[in-house]
Amino acid sequence: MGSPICEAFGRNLRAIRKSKGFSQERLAHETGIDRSYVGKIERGEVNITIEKIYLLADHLQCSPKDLLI
Amino acid sequence: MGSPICEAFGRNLRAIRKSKGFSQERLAHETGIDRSYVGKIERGEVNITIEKIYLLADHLQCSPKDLLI
DNA sequence: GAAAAATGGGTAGTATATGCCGTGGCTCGA
DNA sequence: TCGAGCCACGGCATATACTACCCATTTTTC
Repeated sequence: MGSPICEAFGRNLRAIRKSKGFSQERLAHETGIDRSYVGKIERGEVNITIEKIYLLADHLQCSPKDLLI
Repeated sequence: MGSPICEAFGRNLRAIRKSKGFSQERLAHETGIDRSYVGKIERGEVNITIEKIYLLADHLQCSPKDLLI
């Protein structure tokens, strides 16, 4: 389910991921999330759960708060 | 699906809700979330989605970041 | 300008988030 | 005692988050 909130989260995630020099594939592999699902998250196509937010933040070495708006 | 993350979120939500003088039922009614589901969130029994986080924060007049750890 | 890397985007199945109904246990004031 | 407000907790139905694949397209690199 897409929404402006999910899209904003996705843009944020993508920006932080790139700033850390990660590819979607590497982030996916390290978090154990499927690569195409990471893509869907970044495009704001899915309504991610809080545990995924923490999981992504953890591997991006940032605070979960940084991924929110 | 419970987890330490969900439990921490729930404790945080409950503290903020109470500090604003809201009952679970009132928060549930205003957000459109089911009252029993609000209880489950606060008890950390469910893995909430990002849209619900924003919805709750919105009606509690706080930042979504405030609900995270 | 071709190979490789990165991403977009689809699909089928499974797990689970969410909604809706209820029961019961408190506390407090009428 | 009785009702009202507040909450814990459970069962079930449905919507949807998530997984695990797949192939096509873009972007990067040489």
